[in-house]
Amino acid sequence: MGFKPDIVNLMKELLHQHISNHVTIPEKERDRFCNLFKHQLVKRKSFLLQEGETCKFEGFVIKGLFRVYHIDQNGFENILYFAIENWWITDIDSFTNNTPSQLYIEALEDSEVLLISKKDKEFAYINLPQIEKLFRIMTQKTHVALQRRMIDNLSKTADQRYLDFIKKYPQLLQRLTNLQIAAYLGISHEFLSKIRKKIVTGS
Amino acid sequence: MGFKPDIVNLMKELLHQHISNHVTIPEKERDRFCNLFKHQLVKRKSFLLQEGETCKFEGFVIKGLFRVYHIDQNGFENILYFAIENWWITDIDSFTNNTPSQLYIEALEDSEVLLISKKDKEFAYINLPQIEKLFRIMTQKTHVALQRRMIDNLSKTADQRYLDFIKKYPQLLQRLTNLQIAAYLGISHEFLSKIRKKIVTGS
DNA sequence: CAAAAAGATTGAACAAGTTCAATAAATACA
DNA sequence: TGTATTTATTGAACTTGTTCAATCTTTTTG
Repeated sequence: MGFKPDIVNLMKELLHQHISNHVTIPEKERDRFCNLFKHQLVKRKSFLLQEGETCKFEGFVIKGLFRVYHIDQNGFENILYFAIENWWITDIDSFTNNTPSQLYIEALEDSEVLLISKKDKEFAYINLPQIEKLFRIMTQKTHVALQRRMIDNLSKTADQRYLDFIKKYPQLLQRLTNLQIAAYLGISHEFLSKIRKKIVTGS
Repeated sequence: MGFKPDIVNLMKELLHQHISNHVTIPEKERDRFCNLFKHQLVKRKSFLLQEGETCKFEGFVIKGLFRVYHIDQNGFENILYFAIENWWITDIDSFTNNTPSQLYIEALEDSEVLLISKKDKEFAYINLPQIEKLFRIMTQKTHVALQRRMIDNLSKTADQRYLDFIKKYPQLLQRLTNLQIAAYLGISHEFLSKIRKKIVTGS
């Protein structure tokens, strides 16, 4: 593997911290796991994954912002989630089932990720017992988040979902365009514009 | 604990089989895990969980059919998922975070479940290493299913979602009313009725 | 088996959200 | 810095889906 520049080790600190926040793990095991990751720069508007490819990685965002989206039959973009610093990105469907992805993963800002391959992740599951627990917990968390969103999408109007969004992710709001927010909320950007007007003018 | 009737052991066979289908596990470890479950009959129209309660169990359906749903501000029921034989039921949000549930879990038929308490599940995570893996895999699977449904709900019309549903769950269809299917698809039952008419009469 | 309750269908009026087109504002980038 | 591109706003016409009310059918249960 050769030398690792200090800057990369510094970035892995973020991952160290993240892991220790979720599981109790011997330092050595944690370091072995972290060393399975490769650092990668991802320029704004470039893709980590595109539809039709099989997702071969799981990524941990060190810096920047990604969107994970799907393009439907009408050419409409639907955003499944955004990922910022300290979040994981992958298409879990494609990654676990080795099937072509329906999704695009695109950097919305110049970004940096740590990537682990499927083979190395499987190595970790077999040899590093706490990693199984880490991903059981992380998958639970993302599942809970998606379940909450599903309930909201089934039971709330677009107005309410937008108000919830700006309340829940105020910092993210400033890094996104209204087109992206609309694609996340599942409405047209024109309609979002009208919702915003209604809110400002006070209904 | 006393004697276990043969009938209960027979039911645990279903759980045995389910576990072995997902992980490689020593027989002894699997049996220790299965013995943590209690068998329970659940009559049609009765509840395993109601809104406001904290979900203290995870359940494996042996027989029957459940719906997991949420009642919104307008008193509308939104069904998150159905669970039949060999499926797990819980409110993972309430169960993992020890928070009051937003959900109801109701038997739609006279049903039977095997239930494990939170304490016993934690015991299993600590003492039975393959159980961590089992639930990592199961949570991944349910997450993938929910992700697919989220994409469909964002990108497809109600007509398409209904056609997908009857194609994907033909056997479930016969055990559900159209009210329940509508509550799963996120539409009114009147509108579902109109969709069905349109399909029969051929647009 | 009969009565009651729940489920299904239909139509008319309405509300939520889309589409298209035009214009203005902000941002990217050569 | 200026030009091209992307983003945001607005209105009018349209589509999708809701609501309410009435009627009919099926299922449940005493």
